[in-house]
Amino acid sequence: MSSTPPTVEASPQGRKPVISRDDIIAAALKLLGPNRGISTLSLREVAREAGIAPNSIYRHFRDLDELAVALIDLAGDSLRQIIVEARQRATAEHGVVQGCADAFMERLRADDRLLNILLREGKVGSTAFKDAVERQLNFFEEELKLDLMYLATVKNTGLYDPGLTAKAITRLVFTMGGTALDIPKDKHDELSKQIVQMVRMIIAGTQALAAFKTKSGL
Amino acid sequence: MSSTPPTVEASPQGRKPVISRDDIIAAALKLLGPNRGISTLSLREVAREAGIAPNSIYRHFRDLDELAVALIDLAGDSLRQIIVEARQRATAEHGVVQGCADAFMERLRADDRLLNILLREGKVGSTAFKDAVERQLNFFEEELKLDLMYLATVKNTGLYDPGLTAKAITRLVFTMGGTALDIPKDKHDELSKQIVQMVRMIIAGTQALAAFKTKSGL
DNA sequence: TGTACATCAGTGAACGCGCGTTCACTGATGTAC
DNA sequence: TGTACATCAGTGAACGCGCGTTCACTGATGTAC
Repeated sequence: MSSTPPTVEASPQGRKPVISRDDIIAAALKLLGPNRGISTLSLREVAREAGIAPNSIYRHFRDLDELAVALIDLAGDSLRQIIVEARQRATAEHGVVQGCADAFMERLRADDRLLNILLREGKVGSTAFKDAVERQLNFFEEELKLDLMYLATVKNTGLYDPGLTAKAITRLVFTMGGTALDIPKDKHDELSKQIVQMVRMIIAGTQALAAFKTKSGL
Repeated sequence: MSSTPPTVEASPQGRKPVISRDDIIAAALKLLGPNRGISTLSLREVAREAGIAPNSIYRHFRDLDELAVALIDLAGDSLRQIIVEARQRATAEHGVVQGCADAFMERLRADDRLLNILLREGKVGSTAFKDAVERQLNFFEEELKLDLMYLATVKNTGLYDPGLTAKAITRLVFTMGGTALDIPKDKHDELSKQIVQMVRMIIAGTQALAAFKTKSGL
């Protein structure tokens, strides 16, 4: 899961590496963009970008699939960072909703290549890629669900189906965030506001449905 | 926009075509699947599937991009069909929500290759592809918005932001529907129920927010 | 310290492959008379 | 009806290209003594 490569080995004999695993990953990241997914990368292209001979990549990765896994893991780390940031912001005056959306948009700006990987490979990658992305999203949903439940307890509001609510928010934010990669940056603020409103709708809806369920249940 | 090819020309002189434009499109569709996007299709591969020589494709399409556009247009037609079906179902006892979700899932089952194109190319295609998909989705959202507004008038419930509500529903249903392509069919029913619940949340939320706005506005 | 040696990161050349595209062609069809 | 001709869908061969992968290699480094 972690992106830390096993660079330090038992007996580092032989020639010293002039290029590291991370250098190759960085080169691959530079090539990715809104219109390029992992599967469009060629070994020779990555090598060219990294400034090494094509077959030198084999010294660091068994094949391009292994490089892809490393990229997805890295993207997963970036995604996890969002919820950490969101929590830190939520302690301030803004609610968790605003905090989460802000954290997401900021990550998107800073780490766009990494989130782009998740957005893209979640829909079009190999089955293995999709599964990896799905796992990262499920992790995120679980965290968000706990936060939502905590919030509902504190504010004494109902929560219709915490898991489903978390899933709806995650998927919607993720999808809408994906469109941010394709629009000019000066429209990001507007998009951000839209996302916040959408999440508010879902929260208000889950509370309304919970209240309705309680009422009819009694 | 239409997928009808100009097969009937002014003076159809010369040898009769043994293969049609639609045959080639059908061959391309056969090659697409959950793990294959339009951009992964090769001209030779499509030709092989269609049973013709590679360069024969040039008789029907300027290049593969033109074939891709035809595929996307076809997918757009399929998407539009959803809202038509949803409306027909909505007149019966089920609400428009259930109707829309049902129509979507049914389309997904019947036309999975076509919806797959929209789901995939919306995220990973060229800018032109993404724009084409975005246009289809916007069209869908506009229709849904009108339906929502009509519904709100009839039931005399509020509607916080019809456009945004329609967008949230569309994007969420679309994204969740996309995951259906990757899971076994016996789980489709469960997914369908989840989607319906999510949409209900959004609707309940938009009504709750509208009520709140009215109250605080007075 | 010096020397012989093992390790191994990176290299350059070569391979076979599928690709998009081109070219001149073939031969079935419709038209003109 | 018959014949000569124009049209043009589909073809087979060939091209140059970038690809992944292999191979034997080079030479810098660390280790053993």
